[in-house]
Amino acid sequence: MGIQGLLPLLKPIQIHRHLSDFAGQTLAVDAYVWLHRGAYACATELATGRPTTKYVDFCIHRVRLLRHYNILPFLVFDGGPLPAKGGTEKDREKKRAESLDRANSLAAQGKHTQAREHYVKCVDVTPQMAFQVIKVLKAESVPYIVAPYEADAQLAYLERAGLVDGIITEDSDLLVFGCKNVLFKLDIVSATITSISRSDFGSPSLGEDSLSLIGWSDCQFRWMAMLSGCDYLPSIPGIGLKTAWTLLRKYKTVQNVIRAIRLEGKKSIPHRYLDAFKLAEKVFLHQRVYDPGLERLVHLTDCPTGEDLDEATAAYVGKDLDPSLAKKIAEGDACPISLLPMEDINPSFVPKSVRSLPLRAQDPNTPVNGKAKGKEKATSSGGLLNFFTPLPKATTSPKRPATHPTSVGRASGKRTLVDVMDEDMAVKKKRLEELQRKRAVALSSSRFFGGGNADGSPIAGSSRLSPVRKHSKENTPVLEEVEHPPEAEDLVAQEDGYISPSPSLSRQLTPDLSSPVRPQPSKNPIGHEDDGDAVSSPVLPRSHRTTNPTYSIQPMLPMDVERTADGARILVRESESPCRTTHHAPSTQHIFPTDVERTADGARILVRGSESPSREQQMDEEPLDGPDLRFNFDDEELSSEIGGWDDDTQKENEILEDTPPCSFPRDTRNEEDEDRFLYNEDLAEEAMAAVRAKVADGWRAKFGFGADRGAGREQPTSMLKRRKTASSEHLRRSPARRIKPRRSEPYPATRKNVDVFEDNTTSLSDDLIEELVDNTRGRLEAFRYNR
DNA sequence: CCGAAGCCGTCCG
DNA sequence: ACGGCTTCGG
Ligand SMILES: [Mn+2]
Repeated sequence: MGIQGLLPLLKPIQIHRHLSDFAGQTLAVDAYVWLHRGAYACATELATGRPTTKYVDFCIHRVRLLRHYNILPFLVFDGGPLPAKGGTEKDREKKRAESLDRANSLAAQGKHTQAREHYVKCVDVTPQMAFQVIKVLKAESVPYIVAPYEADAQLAYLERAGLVDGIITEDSDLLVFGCKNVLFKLDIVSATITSISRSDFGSPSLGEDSLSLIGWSDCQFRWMAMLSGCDYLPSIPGIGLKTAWTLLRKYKTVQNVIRAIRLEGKKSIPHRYLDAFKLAEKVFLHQRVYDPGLERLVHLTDCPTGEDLDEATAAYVGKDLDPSLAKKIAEGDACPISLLPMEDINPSFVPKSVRSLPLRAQDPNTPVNGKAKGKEKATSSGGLLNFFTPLPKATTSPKRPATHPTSVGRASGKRTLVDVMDEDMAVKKKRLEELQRKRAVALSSSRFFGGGNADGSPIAGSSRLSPVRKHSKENTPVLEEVEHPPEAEDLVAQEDGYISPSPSLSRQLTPDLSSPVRPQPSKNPIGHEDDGDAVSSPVLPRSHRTTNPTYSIQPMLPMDVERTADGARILVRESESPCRTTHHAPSTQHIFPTDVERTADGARILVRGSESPSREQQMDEEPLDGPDLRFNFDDEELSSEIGGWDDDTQKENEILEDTPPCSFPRDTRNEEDEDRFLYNEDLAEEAMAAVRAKVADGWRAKFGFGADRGAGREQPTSMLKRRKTASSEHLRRSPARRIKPRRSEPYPATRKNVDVFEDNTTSLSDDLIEELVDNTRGRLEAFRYNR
């Protein structure tokens, strides 16, 4: 469920994009929605226990559509129940049973249509159903993970770890979990999706004075969302997003907001709300997730003081599981609910890949028929690496003829992306290997491998072991009360804290970082993190970058390993922002403005790096990624207010103190610096002004106030001329066709257009998809703009 | 203006 | 189940 009203609120920064814009990327998929909708298609069968694989087809279909666009899907399934979620399970079970009875009796009377209405109400997506899909994913070498608990946290973790470039979901919670690139509303007919990027949160289009998130840290954003009501918390009647925004802006901390509401006396706040809030926040921050490299569970964000969670809290964010069990669950071999071996509810369904995946299919070195895959699996030690292995391709030849399999390419011209994809996969594979290596080290406690770049570090597994994290103020979770909050800067803001995902993971590609993480200490007094990137990182699809030859290797190179005093932890961080790595030389530590601009679409100009006179330079150059929105344009009012975000919190609790909320591989040293900075009250005003100006320019460029946006990609809806933009986009893609959107015109899924699995399940053929794509491309116009 | 409650469609052919 | 959309009440 997510946060009520959050998506509508963020409409101004939604960007409608065509799937081809994501070519070359790996996108994590919140598979729950697909399973649920797929189950809708066969509710009767499921409810009555008749075997069916329609829901599998539904999912696979989408998997193939993504693959058609050279997107590698990485499916993530929900796992076990989290105590944090209301224990409404029983109620639900009851309702389902009632619906079933009703449905059955209607069916007995021959009223099948009516019966279906009720069958639909008892559909429940189970891990065993997910397993049916997993069987196909394995056969087609599509990566997946069954989350130990909520898919949300697992998805966030994968993105932070740099294993995926974005997340496809319908759940607005992902934004609260701190994800950077979230994609909603996949429309398979028009092959489009709605993108919301954390980096756009600083856009002025959200409301110049009304709901602006400029300067808001992830932490503040999370508080706003939580105050308005979330799954893990009883809500305060009468407080929605807008009110939460207003109150938070005024009172800065959750406890102050609560106090104010109480004083006002109009609304009733649940008892112990603040405690509940703190606990709920921990679920967003520290929920347990599976680390595919370490092959065990870790917290989404390390807990501040190492293992500070008391038993109750630990259970609240998901109990730890034995690594061997965790691995079985993650790979689908054990049921995340019963913890017993996975039961195959439909053993006769044995998917075989009729044809190999597009990406690998034509590779000369790869056998075209799925057989090879089976082998691969058998031999490999299991695990996700298999999925990233595909490229037997000869070295990295950049220009591989795109021989794509079947139809994929014909006419479309996109094939050259195959190379990219391969490279991208190679990068991810490397990343995973790196993780696994670390794991090996950790396990053996050996000290490492050293060499190469990755350098070895003694890894030890997790950073979580390290006792102290510095900094962090950021995310600090919630707050204890402090009487007089210091106004000045906020530490908090800084970041949001996330710490590096797992200690061991490096997130390389993740772009972002917005803010918080930038390697450099940002100096923003205001501190916020996230936004910082807003402008700067306009999310470029990796694909666009891929063509750059340097790309493949780069990502892995620049990593700084840091060791804590106890030597146990390593933080790996990249020197540059992942996003643009491609453009820079690997070793480059500083990013300059010039780079930014060369995105494939040329349209965007990112201001990143612009040298802002001030701050950055002063600091020593740490290059900022982009215009740092933290200083935004704006409103002093806002700035000042926000600037004061709770510092209080931190000081009180040690735990809080260490919580580092930063998401990226953060360098501890930098963190310290950052802190110092934050404390430093003097920000050069001028510097701020200069930065603001830059940011403004950046936005102008990005949203095209007046400028020519060139190839214009879709613009955030609220920006002017959205409609026009859409039109031009449409024209650009398919000048000749202008098809009115007609939802009711499904593509012809005739038998002959469908692939038939050996077990008779079907799937759309690539040819059909191709056709479908061509026929629907013109429908971009159909996007429903909010109007 | 804001939030809450209620209704609708979801898939498929 | 869940978001989107509409309507209703403060
Ligand atoms: Mn959720």
